[in-house]
Amino acid sequence: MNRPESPMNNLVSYALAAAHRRINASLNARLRKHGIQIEAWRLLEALDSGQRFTMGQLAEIVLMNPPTLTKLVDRMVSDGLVHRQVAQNDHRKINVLPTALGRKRMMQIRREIEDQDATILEQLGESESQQLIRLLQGIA
Amino acid sequence: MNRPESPMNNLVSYALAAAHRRINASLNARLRKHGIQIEAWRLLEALDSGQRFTMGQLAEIVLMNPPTLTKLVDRMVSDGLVHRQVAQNDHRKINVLPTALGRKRMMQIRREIEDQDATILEQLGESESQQLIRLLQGIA
DNA sequence: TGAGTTTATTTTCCAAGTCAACTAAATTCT
DNA sequence: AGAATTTAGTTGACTTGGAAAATAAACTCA
Repeated sequence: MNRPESPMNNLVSYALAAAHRRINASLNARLRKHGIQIEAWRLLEALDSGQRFTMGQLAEIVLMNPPTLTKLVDRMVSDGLVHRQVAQNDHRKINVLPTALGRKRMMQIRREIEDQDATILEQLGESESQQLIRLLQGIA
Repeated sequence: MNRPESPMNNLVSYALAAAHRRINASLNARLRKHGIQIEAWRLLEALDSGQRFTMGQLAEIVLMNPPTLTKLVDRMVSDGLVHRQVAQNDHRKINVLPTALGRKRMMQIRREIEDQDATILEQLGESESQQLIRLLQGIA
């Protein structure tokens, strides 16, 4: 099973895409049994702080474009995980709030994510993982 | 313009997704004017070595699932960038070969990609970029 | 040999993403 | 004030992506 050698292995952008693809695939596999998307989990996780977020802020946090987020929230509303609320001070803004079910679901899934991350952590080692995060944040 | 703080910033998976999103967006913007997808460029770049690759190998290299690659190659065939050829020894396998136009297009785009990568390189520094690539390859 | 299995790629059908246009509220400017 | 502009979010038409099933060639082995 020798992986085909490619001439792009020394591009940061390619290494990043490859790593992202791999961990996303395994994350997706884990979340499939919960019937939820990674982005939906990120959204619930963000809301868990109790802070109020607008659609725009959430789009940044969950790493989606606004139109895509609108559709995700639509789905989550019909699944009973969150609901929308027009912001009191600025009626253009919409706050998204978690339901009890949404919070419950988030707690279940959080374990899965932490497991996944623990796997990377032990594969890479504690300090190298920290290093990696630091470098990645230097890009983003 | 203070970015909203999220509770996921210490997850490798999140840092990776965020960094990937950012560099992909800027890469896409650059490639838009060439009217081509990142994956299409990767495919052309891989073929440039002169090596013969099957659909399966290419799927791995360009980081796509096989059904998605099939569709990409369909599009690239109708754009006159590549063509398919049944492998002589194993008739299940399909080799993808670049056309003259495909090679020409690849050369034009390569500059764009190298520019992009140079930007990251100077933002992060030479040795840290190397470090980053090494860590990312440790995951993928 | 030939039935059964594995491997490579494609097809189908559906879910999710994108771009550009749109609505509506807030802000700016004269 | 009120016309013009900016900002927030959504909609709609279209493209791309994904999982599972289908096709078809090669391999296995009794």
